Amino acid sequence: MPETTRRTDRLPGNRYGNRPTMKDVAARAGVGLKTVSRVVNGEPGVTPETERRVQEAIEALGFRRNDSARVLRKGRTASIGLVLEDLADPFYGPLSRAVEEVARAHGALLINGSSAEDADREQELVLALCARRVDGLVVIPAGDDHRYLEPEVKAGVATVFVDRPAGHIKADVVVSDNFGGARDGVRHLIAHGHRRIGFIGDMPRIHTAAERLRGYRTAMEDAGIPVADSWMSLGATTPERVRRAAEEMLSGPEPVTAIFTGNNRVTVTVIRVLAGHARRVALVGFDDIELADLLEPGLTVVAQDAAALGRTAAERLFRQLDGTLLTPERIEIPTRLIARGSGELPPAD
Amino acid sequence: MPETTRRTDRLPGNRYGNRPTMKDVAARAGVGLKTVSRVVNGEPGVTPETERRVQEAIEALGFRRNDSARVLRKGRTASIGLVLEDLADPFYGPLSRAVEEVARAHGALLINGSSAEDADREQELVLALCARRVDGLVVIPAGDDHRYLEPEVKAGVATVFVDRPAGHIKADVVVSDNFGGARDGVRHLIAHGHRRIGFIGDMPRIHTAAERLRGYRTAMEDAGIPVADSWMSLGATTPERVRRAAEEMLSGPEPVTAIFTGNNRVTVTVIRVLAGHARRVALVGFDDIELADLLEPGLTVVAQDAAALGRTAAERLFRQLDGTLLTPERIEIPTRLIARGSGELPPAD
DNA sequence: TAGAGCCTGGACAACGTTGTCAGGCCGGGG
DNA sequence: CCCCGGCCTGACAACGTTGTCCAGGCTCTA
Repeated sequence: MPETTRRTDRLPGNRYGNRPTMKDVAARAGVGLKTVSRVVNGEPGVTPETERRVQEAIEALGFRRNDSARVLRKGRTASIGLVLEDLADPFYGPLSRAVEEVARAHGALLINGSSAEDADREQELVLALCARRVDGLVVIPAGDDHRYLEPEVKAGVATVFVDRPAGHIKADVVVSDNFGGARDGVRHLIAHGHRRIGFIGDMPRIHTAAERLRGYRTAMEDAGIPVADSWMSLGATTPERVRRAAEEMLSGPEPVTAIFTGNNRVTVTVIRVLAGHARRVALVGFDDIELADLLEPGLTVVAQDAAALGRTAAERLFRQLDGTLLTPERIEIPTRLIARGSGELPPAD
Repeated sequence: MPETTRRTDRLPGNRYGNRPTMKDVAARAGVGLKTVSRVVNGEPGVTPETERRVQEAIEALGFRRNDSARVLRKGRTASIGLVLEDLADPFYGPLSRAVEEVARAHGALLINGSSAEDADREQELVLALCARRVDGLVVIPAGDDHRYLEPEVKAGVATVFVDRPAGHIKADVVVSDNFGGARDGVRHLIAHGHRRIGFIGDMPRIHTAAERLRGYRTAMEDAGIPVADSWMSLGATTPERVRRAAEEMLSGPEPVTAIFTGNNRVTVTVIRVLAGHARRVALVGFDDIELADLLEPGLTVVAQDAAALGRTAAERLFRQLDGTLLTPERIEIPTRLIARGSGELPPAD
């Protein structure tokens, strides 16, 4: 039986297109299997002459080591998983990139998936990644119960949560200072003379949204300003609802003179509303936006450092893997107020 | 010897944290190994009662199938690789997301990496992905020679290039209609009365940049407008150089009355330059930008459909894997001119 | 009641790699 | 001349899973 048909007659077509293996290389080079392994992995103890023969065979056959098999043997995959909400969201781009850079520095690849803000899909993804035996996970939680991860963590999968805290599980968490950032943003408006300030944000069941709301309330309270219910809109998820909420708080008996927006999607919609509005209304938004400086007026924002979030999380993950790191911690990344004009407009009644 | 120490005394600490295997599950449930496999994979031929016992053992031990081993046995990894230039670039967000959605629909995971526009790094990444035995690759080329991929393609790795064509290799390519889009954009300016139109773009060795330049030249030629050398700036990679290029073509003896920008990074910089410029200059940019409609004037763009690029590429990839698709093809995704004001300004001398 | 056929379960090999270990060869020293 | 030590090399088992194949027990029918 000719060597080339060795495999095709056993299994149907599900092989890796009949790729050459170390065995094939060994046969061609006339050496033992282990010698090929040594050459491929740069291990010492191979004569230059032997090495040359092996290299030639590798070249000729187009051999490439099968890392699946390697992983099976060695126990480490040199890959980490990243589960986020939506790869297409501009906030997550720099974050992924930062995680990737750190992974690369540690010789690891990045596998990622979008949960689409759906808890079940998050779990499905995370477990699929665990089945691949990723060495670690960076998760931006969609759900609020992560007990399903317990066996994995116990089994040694390094885990770090980013952007939002995890639910019912002890693990590293890296978040922005949502509370402080929002408070500072609202204080900024108060400092510029505003008292009737509106807040439009996401559903409070999302941790970041709740924290930002708390920042708003605290700033108002500290300034001794009672907050009218009509000034707050929570759960503004669609542009349509944001638009309606903004228009409501801009009309009515006690119209707001300034608005604080809880995330960049909301901010964008509110900018559109204000663009078609006669009275000048001050605006500060959570999250920076590209071209914010080119708007008229420039958009004042509370900027998060997405790259720092990702970098910090990934670094902690690899420290867990090193064994350098033991006790789970909560790390807060500071935000930065960037004044560009829209937040410095005086109240216009 | 107690069962729990079974492995630790053999190998040092490089195991998967001593995870339970099917063998462990089988032992605990008092059944055979293959029976566990059957339950885990939902294969028929297991009594409900046996299945229950197995499920219980799985639950109790926190067992999770090791896909590395599975892959080794089955030959398909159910994962595809995506190599792009920079995850943080807003253009690639929707593209990745689209690829991911298609992968998900086919039950595959997405592994991705950024080449940082570096050919060596691209190759390194691609080969690492091949070593993991991804089923297929979606590559946004950084280099222009992809012969290194030949053994892989021959070995059955489905491959699709996106955004730019591949070099020296036969493979599917999905690109935007860069030529037509740029031509239409410049025609739009001509139609609004401009004759002295500048072009600022990337290095012509990048395929997309060259095509867009060709579109510009063709539109000008078709209109019978001779192009002055000082109207064209190629290789504008840094904001600083873009700024200088723009300022040069706006001053001088024959200043341009309109500018066509070759990509979104250039566009953004030019907007900044024009914002500080007295004379009103028309502008059309290649690539859409978030909030483009909120600028004053609104930014007219030639928009690419990044999601369509990604989706189309991924779909072809899976058709390759199905065996439905055989001959490599070049697919062009149309662009769309979106007029928002900046491109409709009349020439102001 | 015996035989045929079906259903369930398990033993075993194989996937491609790496760690362990032992054997062969060579040169130098006793 | 023999023995020892060091250096290369290769045989073999193991990683955890799945496909193949066979055995045993059951039911159903003649």
